[in-house]
Amino acid sequence: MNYWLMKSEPQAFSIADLKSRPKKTEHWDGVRNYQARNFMRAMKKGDLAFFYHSSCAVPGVYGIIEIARAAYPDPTAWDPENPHYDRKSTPERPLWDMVDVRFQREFKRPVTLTAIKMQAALKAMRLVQRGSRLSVMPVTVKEWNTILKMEKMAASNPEE
DNA sequence: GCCAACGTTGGC
DNA sequence: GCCAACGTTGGC
Repeated sequence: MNYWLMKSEPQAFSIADLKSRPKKTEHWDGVRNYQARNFMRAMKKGDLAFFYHSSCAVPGVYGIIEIARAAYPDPTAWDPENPHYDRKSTPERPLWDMVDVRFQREFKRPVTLTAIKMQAALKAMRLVQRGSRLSVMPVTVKEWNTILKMEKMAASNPEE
């Protein structure tokens, strides 16, 4: 099993949105970056991913989702009405893929980007590398467990 | 709203 | 194939 991190702008699609979907499942469409697409192609059903909220007041990891279906063609790429339309992709020759993700759980408190940056054990995490803008990226087992520990600490910390 | 970093496009 | 221009991402 592999671990991942997937970014979304919460105003467009948040973890609460995913939770409220039928079967708590949704397509992760709209990825238009080759590296991110290739990571999605490496995903297997049952893999877990952090749901990361970006471009918002408090960027960070807000919960955990599960890969419910491995990569398959993203039809929004050949819909001219879609903001992520790409004329290079056709139903005959799909260029972009998506996966299906299922809500697993939401953190009581997010593990914020600020906290991640302060955590020495996460110095090498792809997310915090200079200029890293990938919306889909792998997470090592160590990084995964470190963030889960941080989540527990944040949840038991009565700061407010 | 600003800006740095990055990916893509297109002229040559 | 180079590279400048442009668009996008995403933190601040």
